[in-house]
Amino acid sequence: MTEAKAPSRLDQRKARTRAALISAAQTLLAEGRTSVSIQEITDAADVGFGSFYNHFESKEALFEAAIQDTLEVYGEFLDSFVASVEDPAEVFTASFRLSGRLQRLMPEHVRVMLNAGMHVLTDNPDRGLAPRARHDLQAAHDAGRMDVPNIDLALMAVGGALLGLLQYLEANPELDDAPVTDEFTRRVLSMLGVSNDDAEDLVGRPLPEAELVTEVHAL
Amino acid sequence: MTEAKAPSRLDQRKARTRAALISAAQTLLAEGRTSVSIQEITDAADVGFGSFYNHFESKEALFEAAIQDTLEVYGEFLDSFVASVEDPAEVFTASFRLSGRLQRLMPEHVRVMLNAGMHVLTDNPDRGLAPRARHDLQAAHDAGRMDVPNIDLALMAVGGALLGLLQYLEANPELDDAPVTDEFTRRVLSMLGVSNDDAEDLVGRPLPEAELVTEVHAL
DNA sequence: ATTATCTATAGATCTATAGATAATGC
DNA sequence: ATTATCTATAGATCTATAGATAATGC
Repeated sequence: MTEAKAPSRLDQRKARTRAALISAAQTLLAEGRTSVSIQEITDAADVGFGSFYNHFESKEALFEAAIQDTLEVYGEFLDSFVASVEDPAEVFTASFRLSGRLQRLMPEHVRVMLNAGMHVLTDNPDRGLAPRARHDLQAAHDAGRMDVPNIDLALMAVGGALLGLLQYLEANPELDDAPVTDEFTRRVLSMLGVSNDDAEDLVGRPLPEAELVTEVHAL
Repeated sequence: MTEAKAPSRLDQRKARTRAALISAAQTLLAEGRTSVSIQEITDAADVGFGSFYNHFESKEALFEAAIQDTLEVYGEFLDSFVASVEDPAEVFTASFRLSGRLQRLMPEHVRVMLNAGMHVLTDNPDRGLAPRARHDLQAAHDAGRMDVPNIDLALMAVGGALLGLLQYLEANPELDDAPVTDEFTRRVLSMLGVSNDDAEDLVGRPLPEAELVTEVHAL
C-alpha cells in the first residue's frame, strides 16, 4: 500500500524519539494536563530537551499530532476486527460494540478522545473513523437496512453518543462494559431507523475476531 | 430561594470584577486558548493583574469556574422557556430543540461546551442540566411515554448526541438550524423508545415562549 | 561525513506578592 | 476604617538555540 522502502537505523531512531514524545503527550492529554512545560514532556518521554524541536514546532503541534495518532490507532484497531465482515449494518454494529469495549481495553487512549473536545468529530473528515463510518452508514442505507437520509448528521449523532457511552464507562469503572455497550448499541441502531428485531439480531451476533490487517505500531 | 440580602456596593464591585474575569476566560475557552498567561487574561478582562488573585488561585480554577458558569447560563436559559410546560416528554423535546437553536443564539457559550470535553456530562450530576434532564426522562418513562430503563445511560446518549449536533451546526454555519435540529430531535426521541408518530407530534408542537424565571445576570 | 540527540544557557516571560491607590462603609 | 483594585517587581520558570556528543552511513 504505502512505499515503506527500508527505513534506515537513523530513520528508526528518529521514529522512536518521535513516538516517545507522542506517547508522553498522550499520557498528559489523558490527564488533562496540557499546560506543562516542554521540559516536563521531554523528561516524561526520557528524551533530551533539545530533541523536542527536531520533531515539533510547539507544544500545540505535539498535542495535535498526539490526538491524530490516537484516532489512527483506534481506527486500525477496529479495522483489524471488522475487515472481513461483509454486511455493512453488521460492520457498523460490531464497530460500535467494539468501541465501547475499547474503554476497558485502552483507557488512556479513550481518555485522550474524551478530553480532546467535540472537534475530533469534524476536524478530519477524510481520515480516522469518519470515512469508514460514513461508508458503512451509506451502504446500509442503500441496502435498505437503515434509514439515514443525512449521513453527516447521523455521523455526529452516532459519534456524540459513542463519546457519551465512553465517558459513562470511564466514570463507572465497576460496571460490566459488554452488556452496557450492547444495550446502548441497540438504542443507537433504533436512532438510525433499524427495527427493534433487526437491532436485536445485529447486536446478538458474535463479535468478529481480530485479524492482522496492518503492521503493528513500533513501541 | 437563596438569601440574597442586599449586596453592598463593595460586593457589587467584586462581582463585577469576577464576572469580567469569567467572561474573558469564556472567550479564551471558546477559542481553545487555555495556555495564555494570567496577564493576558486580566488585560482581556480590563482588570488589574493583581486582582486576579483576589478571585482565583490559578488559571485552572478560573477556567473551571468559567465552564460551570456557562452550563448554568445554559440551564437558566432553558428553564426560562420550559418552566410552564407540563408534559415531561414535551419538556424534554422542547429543551432539546432549544438547545440546538442555542448554537446560533449564543455561539460562544456553545463553543465553550464543545471544547470542554465530555466530562461536562458527568462532573456535576446535581447541578446544571443533568438533574433537569434526568427528572424529565424519569417522569416520561413513568408516564409510559418513553422507554428508558437506565436513566443515567440514556442521559449520556442524549448529552453526547446533543454535543454532536452542536458541533455539526458549529461546523456548518450556512445551514438552517431549526429543521436540522428538529430532524435530529426526532431521531433522539426514537432512541428513547418514542414511537415515530409520537415523536412527530412532540417535535411538531410550537416551542414555548421565554418567561422571566430568575433575575437576569449582571453584565 | 552526516544526522540526530543531548547539554547548557541567554533572554524572555510568567507568577505571586508587597505596597500604593482608590472606593466604600459607618 | 475597611476592603478591593491597581502598579511594580523579585524570583522562578520557560523557550529557543548554539555547540558538543553520540550514532549511523558509506
